[in-house]
Amino acid sequence: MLSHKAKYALKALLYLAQQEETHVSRTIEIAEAASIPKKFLEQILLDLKRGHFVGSKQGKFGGYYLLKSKNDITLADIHRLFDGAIALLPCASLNFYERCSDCVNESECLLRHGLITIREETLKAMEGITIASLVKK
Amino acid sequence: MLSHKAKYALKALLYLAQQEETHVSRTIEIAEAASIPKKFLEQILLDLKRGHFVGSKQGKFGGYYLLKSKNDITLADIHRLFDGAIALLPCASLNFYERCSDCVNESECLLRHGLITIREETLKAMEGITIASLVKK
DNA sequence: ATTAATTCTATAAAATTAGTAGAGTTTAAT
DNA sequence: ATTAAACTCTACTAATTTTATAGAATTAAT
Repeated sequence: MLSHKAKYALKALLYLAQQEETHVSRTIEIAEAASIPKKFLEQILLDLKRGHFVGSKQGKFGGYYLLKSKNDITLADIHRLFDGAIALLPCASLNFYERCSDCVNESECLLRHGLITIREETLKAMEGITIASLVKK
Repeated sequence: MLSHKAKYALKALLYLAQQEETHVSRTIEIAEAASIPKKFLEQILLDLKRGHFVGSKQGKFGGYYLLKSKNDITLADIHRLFDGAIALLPCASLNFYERCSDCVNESECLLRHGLITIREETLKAMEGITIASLVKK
C-alpha cells in the first residue's frame, strides 16, 4: 500500500498538472483543493522539489509548479521517492538493493527469483502510469 | 515490501513443500532450516493454519504439513493473509476495499482508476507465482 | 517596513512491526 | 498415571515508522 505521503504527493501533482502552465500554486491552495493537511503538504512539496519533480518560487506570490513534464512523472518515481523499493524484498530491488538480514545464501534463495519476476512486471506497470495518463482519464 | 511475517511464511511453506508428502515438520526444525526466530514462527504457522494453507498434528511427534497443493498457494494468497491488500490504496482493493479517509468524491478520483489498473496487473503476476513454481526454480 | 509566501529543524502522538514470555493443551510412549 | 514433546493461545514489550504539528528563519513583492 502507498503511504499517505505518496498518495498526497500524487494528488498534489495531479492538481498542479491541471493548472495552466504559467500558474504558480500556493501550498494552501493545493492543500484545500486536494484535502491534504497544509503543514504535512509543505514537507511533501519540499521532497518533490528535492526530487526535481516540482519547482518553487519563494516570497510573496510564490508557490509551486511542475518542473518535469506530466508525461515524465510516473507512479514508479513517486513510489520510490516516498515509499522506497518497488520490489517485495530488498534483495530483489534494483534501486534499493540490500541483503536480507536472515539470508544465508542469496544465489540459492528460492524466493528471490520469483520476487525479481514480480518486480519486473510491477515496475513495467507502474512506469506506464504517468501524471498525464491519470489526468486524461 | 513484504513484512518479515510474510517472508517467513513463504520460507516456511517452501521448506514444507520440499519435504516428503508424509513428513510432518516440527516448528524448531523449520525455524532452524529457514533461519526464522522460533517463537515468531509459531505465530506465523498458526496464521497459516487458520488460513487453511497448512495442517498440524498436535502432541508428541506432532508438527506441520502442507494442506493445500503447492500449485494452489500463490504469492497473492500469502500477501493478503499477512500484509493485506495487493492494491496501492484501499479504494482500489478487491478484498480489502475501504474508502480513503481524505476522499471527497471517489467516482471522480483521478488516482483510483490508475491504481485499479496497477492492482489488476500486479495481482495477475502474483497469482502466477506459486510455492510449486518457486521450488522448481 | 510590511505582507505573504516558502524553507528548515525539532518535536510528538499514534500506529505498526517484530519479537518474547509463559501458561495451557494435546498426544504418544512408558 | 506420568512424563516428554509438541502445538496453542494470550498478553506484553521494545523499536521503528508514520503522520502529522509547531515555530522560527528566509525570501521576495509592494
